[in-house]
Amino acid sequence: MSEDMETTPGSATIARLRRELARGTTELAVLSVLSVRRRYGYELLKVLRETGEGVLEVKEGTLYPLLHRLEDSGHIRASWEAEGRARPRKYYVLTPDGRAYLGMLRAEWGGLVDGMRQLLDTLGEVQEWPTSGRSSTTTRKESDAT
Amino acid sequence: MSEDMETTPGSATIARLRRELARGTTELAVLSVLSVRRRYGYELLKVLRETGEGVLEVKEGTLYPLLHRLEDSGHIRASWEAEGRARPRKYYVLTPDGRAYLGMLRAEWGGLVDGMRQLLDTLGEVQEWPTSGRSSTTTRKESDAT
DNA sequence: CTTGATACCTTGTCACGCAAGGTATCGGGT
DNA sequence: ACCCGATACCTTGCGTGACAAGGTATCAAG
Repeated sequence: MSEDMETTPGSATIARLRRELARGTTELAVLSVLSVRRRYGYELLKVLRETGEGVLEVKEGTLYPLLHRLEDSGHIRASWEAEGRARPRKYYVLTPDGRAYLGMLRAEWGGLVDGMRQLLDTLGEVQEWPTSGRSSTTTRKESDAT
Repeated sequence: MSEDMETTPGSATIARLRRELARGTTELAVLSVLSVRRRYGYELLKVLRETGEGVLEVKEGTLYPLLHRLEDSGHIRASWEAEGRARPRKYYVLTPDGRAYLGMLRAEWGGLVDGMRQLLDTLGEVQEWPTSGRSSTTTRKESDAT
């Protein structure tokens, strides 16, 4: 009665698709937010959820390990701070090292975006590119069956 | 004697960085190229190497499995074709299904790019965002030391 | 006292990208 | 004749990030 979960192996693809595309973006997003001012983890979660139409939404299981990794590599530094409350918050700040790293990440992202745009732009024009000199081989060819 | 490979655990990061960022992009790139006309695997390798300043360069170990996956999911179809040569080429064409999928992918990519741009843009202005009605909590607060 | 929000965390699974390896054909060089 | 590099296809195994799912603890409402 209650086991009607999706047996369609190509329908929930949309989620995986989004996930794979966003890969690596999370780091860029987090560091970018931190580049303005310090934030604590849960706050980052909310900031990213509000910004960019939710496209950059990060899950807890993603964020916390990421923060730890970034801390280990010295890109950010953490500090517990109890501003009067019993439950202290863990604030993260960008280190100079992290700022440099962020620059690299940004450049890399920019390059990728440019590359993709360039590819999508040239798509209409691409007809032939230099390989050995053949031109009219693939264009007119209808000997294939099936 | 000969084991002096990079012991620097944060220096070759640039490659991993690029790799993780480009994740998922490959599919988009490949399908986009195929949306113009059919291509065979090795050809795709070269096309992607030439386009976009090499940012979208794909390795064989990536492309071939990807093509097989796309074929399995019905997004592309393959056909061996020996145009007179002993070694036939395996040509891939986009199926209608694949074209629709490509549309989705494109939209998703566009959304991500927009989201990122939006995030990077708002970075300077973000001061407070609505959570439950508190306004002057995070904004005016300079009791933090260190 | 149970529920939901806040706030931190972990383990295991999935899927992609790639290094590294393999096969086979073909055109040159020497 | 031989080898090398390009062409052209393929595979297995490792590394890695995203996430589902789970766990702990505080606190305010109901």
